[in-house]
Amino acid sequence: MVTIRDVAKEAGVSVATVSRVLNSTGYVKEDTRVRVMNTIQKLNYSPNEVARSLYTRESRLIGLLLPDITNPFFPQLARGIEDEVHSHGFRLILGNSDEQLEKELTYLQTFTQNHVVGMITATTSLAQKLYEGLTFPVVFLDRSSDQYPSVYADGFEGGKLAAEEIIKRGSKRITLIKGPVNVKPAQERFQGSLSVLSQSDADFYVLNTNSLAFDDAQKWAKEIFQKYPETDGIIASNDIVATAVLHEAFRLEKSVPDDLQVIGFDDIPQSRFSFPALSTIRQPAYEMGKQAAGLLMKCIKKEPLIQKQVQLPVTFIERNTTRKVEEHG
Amino acid sequence: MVTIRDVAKEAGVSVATVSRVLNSTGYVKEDTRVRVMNTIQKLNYSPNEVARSLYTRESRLIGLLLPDITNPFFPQLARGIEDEVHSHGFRLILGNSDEQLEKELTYLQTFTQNHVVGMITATTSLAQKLYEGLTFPVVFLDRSSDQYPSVYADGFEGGKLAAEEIIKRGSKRITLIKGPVNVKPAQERFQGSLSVLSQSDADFYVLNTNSLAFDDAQKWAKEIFQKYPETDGIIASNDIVATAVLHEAFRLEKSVPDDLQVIGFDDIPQSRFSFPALSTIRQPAYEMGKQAAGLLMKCIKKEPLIQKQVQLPVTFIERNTTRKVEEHG
DNA sequence: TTGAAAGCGATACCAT
DNA sequence: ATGGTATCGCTTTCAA
Repeated sequence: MVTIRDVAKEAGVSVATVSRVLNSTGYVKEDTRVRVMNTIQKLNYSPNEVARSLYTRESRLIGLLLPDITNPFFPQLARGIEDEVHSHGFRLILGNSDEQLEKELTYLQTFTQNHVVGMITATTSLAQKLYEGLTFPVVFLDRSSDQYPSVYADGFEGGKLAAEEIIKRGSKRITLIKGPVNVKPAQERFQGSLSVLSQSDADFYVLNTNSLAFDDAQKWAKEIFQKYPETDGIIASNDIVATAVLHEAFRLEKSVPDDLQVIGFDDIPQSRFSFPALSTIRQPAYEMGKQAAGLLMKCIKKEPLIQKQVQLPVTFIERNTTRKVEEHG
Repeated sequence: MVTIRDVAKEAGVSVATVSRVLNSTGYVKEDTRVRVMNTIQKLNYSPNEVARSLYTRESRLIGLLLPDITNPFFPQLARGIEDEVHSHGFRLILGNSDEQLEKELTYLQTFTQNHVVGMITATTSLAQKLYEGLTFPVVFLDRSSDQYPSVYADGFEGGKLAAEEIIKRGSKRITLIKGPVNVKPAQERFQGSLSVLSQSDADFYVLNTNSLAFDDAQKWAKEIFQKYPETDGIIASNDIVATAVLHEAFRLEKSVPDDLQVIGFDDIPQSRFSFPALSTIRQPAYEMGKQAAGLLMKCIKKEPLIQKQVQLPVTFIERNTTRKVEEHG
């Protein structure tokens, strides 16, 4: 491995000088600068980040803590983050927490031990305290926080939107799937939908669930059509659940969207591939990731944050599980 | 930040002793060991990985280079890798290469500069040379290599399997989608299918394509049904392409699987959610990730590799885009 | 404008 | 069994 010493010797200068040209700090005469640059090239030298990090107490690494990269919502987030931080010269250490406190702790320690300059977490830790002792900035993603900078979509508004759209398109007997009580974004959507439904003249039925997994959702779906067979509109907790509902509807030979409308939440990539293509409330996942990374960049550079909380708008994505709205009544 | 010095002072020993108890090396009297452990607890000390890494020239980080985490095949791989390396105390630096040489280089440099102990790459770099100068072990994933340890699924066998199954289930006029020539796994599958088809009595038509993206695949699908409307079986390059084919088939009101059978490749998670649920050739992505990580662990620990090349079996996943096989002929 | 040298926080060798 | 100290490769005063 070629070190700064080798470069210094070869170029006939001191290591201090090489360091100066590397970091563009202090005074360096132009021709020595050029000479050093040339030997760097010649020796194919690239500075040892670890040594740098030891002295400066900062690496160029950023911690990213996700519940589970395998959940189709998160790769989008991760990619948005990566693109943003990469353009600033930072790299990611990735961890899956599975929403388990223990794993979360493991990664906080890893991040600290490796001198990360900051971290982004999309884990809905119950223990915000964990983050208090940290020596680097933290940005929360996909969840709000008063204390920390955070980026999240407007779940309440999204829930409202789903209810409004399904009503506008003619559903009269609506099923609202509540989603797990401990998943905050799901509850916000639920509350949003509920607020609209309760003020509408539609009948509605609330189904309490405790998971967002496909297999569980298939059971909920069966339950819905048994208990409330006349339902003509279902607002699902997310796109996975919505897809499960669609499957069951097909099995029962319900006609979607004519007899039954379905709206999901998230707009994960595969939702456009479902059949019929799923109408849903879109969270701009990639953009959320980018913005979170952007906030973190500002924290790291100690630039003032114009707003600590960034709430991104959700949008109704009209596909084929909802009917076309009737123009002119 | 509390350092090894603080612990040493507080415990009334030297840093050398603290280091010994940390690493369980050399002799330490039991009671001083206990005393040191206690002060470590008391001061909530955790060793600085960066300093450790500088001296030992090894971190506990592993580089993971993926084409694009946003592609639904890769999160599974990544998760398998993470689970395996995490259990050995290692963490991941994640990079997306987008199959671009420049980004790949960027990450190789990052990995080197950060003293990773090894890396896994699923990028189909044209330049194997890039990896020659590296000071740490490399494992190739989702691609084979003579030189380097590698883990991949048996693409040729998978291709054969797809063709055999679709023929066994009664397709007589088969369309084989070739997939991009520069994507090696896709070509292996293609060759596998081709070898079976060419020896069968089925008619077949080969469609040359240059992408695996959904939007492009929709165009190929249209083309297929125009050029070869009587086709009653389609072997797609992967599940995304298969899904696009399904969509087009629906649009044309073809009955799947009665009039048209479709087989995909990969078994990405959402394939069971398509309608009809997609029959496909499964690559065990999570397992591939785990095995690749396992190989890397062995390289790192300098254990001998029993086999450098691990080829994992593919399996036919029978869902609803293929007909049931007729028993007793 | 440049260089010498003191750290950064660990590990491990060599004494004792 | 324990301690002193050189060392890893870099950054940054302080002097010259």
